[in-house]
Amino acid sequence: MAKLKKKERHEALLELLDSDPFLTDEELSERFGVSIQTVRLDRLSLNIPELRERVKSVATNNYDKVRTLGQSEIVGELIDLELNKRAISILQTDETLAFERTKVVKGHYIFAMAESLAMAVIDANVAITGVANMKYRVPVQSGEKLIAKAELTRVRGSEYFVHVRINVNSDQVFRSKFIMTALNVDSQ
Amino acid sequence: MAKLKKKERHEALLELLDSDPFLTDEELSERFGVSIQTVRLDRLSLNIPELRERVKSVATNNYDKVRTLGQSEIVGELIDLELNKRAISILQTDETLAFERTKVVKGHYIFAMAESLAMAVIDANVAITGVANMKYRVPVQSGEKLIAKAELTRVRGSEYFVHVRINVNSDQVFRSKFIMTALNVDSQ
DNA sequence: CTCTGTATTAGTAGCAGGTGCTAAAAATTA
DNA sequence: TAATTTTTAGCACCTGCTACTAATACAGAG
Repeated sequence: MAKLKKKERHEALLELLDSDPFLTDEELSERFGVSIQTVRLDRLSLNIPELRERVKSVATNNYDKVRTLGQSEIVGELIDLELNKRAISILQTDETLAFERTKVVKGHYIFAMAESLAMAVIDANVAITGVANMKYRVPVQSGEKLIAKAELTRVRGSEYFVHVRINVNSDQVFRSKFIMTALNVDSQ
Repeated sequence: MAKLKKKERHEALLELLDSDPFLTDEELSERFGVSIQTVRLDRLSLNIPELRERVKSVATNNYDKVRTLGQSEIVGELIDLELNKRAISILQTDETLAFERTKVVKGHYIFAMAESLAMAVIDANVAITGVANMKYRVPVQSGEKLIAKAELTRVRGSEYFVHVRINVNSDQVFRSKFIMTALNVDSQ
């Protein structure tokens, strides 16, 4: 690989660190065939923080994100709950939840919001989803605030029928019907 | 706060770092009213790595996770694709995808796998989900390997009908029907 | 070809947040 | 009181830097 000019190197540097923020100055200097000092000057002029700061920022950014869609049991913010009757949650969408090109929020985030709210409304230790039917009426754009309302409509034995509707402002963008099955606490 | 015994401090330390892994030894020593050395001995005996390693692990863990369920367009690994005909993907589940108590894999991961495969099979620049019907037949346990097969069954104008079935070994655990709508490239 | 300015490299001191070690002091228990 | 455990102290060293100074390479203008 021929040696890059400064400007090209700067662009390549930005790209490289975007795809892998965990590279030290030393590794970068080897990749570009320049000295460590050059890498540091480059970072300085491009306002790229040092490795540890980069790692930290990846960690803290995702820490928040994972708390909403990985570890927490509810996607969105639960703002009202009457067990075995109804529940309401809110989810502020942003570009991290959407497709890059279209800015349309990915369907599984909306599904996750609806499903987790359906679970929350059920007064049982553990519930699993049995059947779900849903219709996406309008694509949700990144930035729109989703309001989900769940309603328990029927109980048949250990089966719970829940309707979830999701609105943006007063427009319904999604509606769904779940049949959840309550499990015993120590199910295998 | 009365001074804690060693054992209590160990438990408190684990808890504290679990809720906030970004604390330095110095901050920890202040919180517990002991010396830095004590904190280090504690970490040593509890096999807790240093701050930087903790931050790094939070960063890399979430980096991967976000790549599977945030940024990438496909949940699971696409192993076969015949556009407008069929597609197959595989997803190795683990405890990060499951409820803590029951080890049952959360429904929206399965949904995400199915939906993204349904999208992949369609030969269009952009597709959005219109209607989805699904049935979870058997709860998926953490650790099981999911195999999803999508099949395009019908096209009506810009609407695509896709069936997705997900198996563990040869047992069907989930099946679904999607109606996706293809959009123009530069849809608003 | 020399001059000039930009780009690059070299080297030094210092910092944060540690590891790994030894040794002494304090607290606890027998 | 003696023995043992727990805690504290101090030192040398490490990585991946920052901030700074100084020297060198190179490319284009005149």
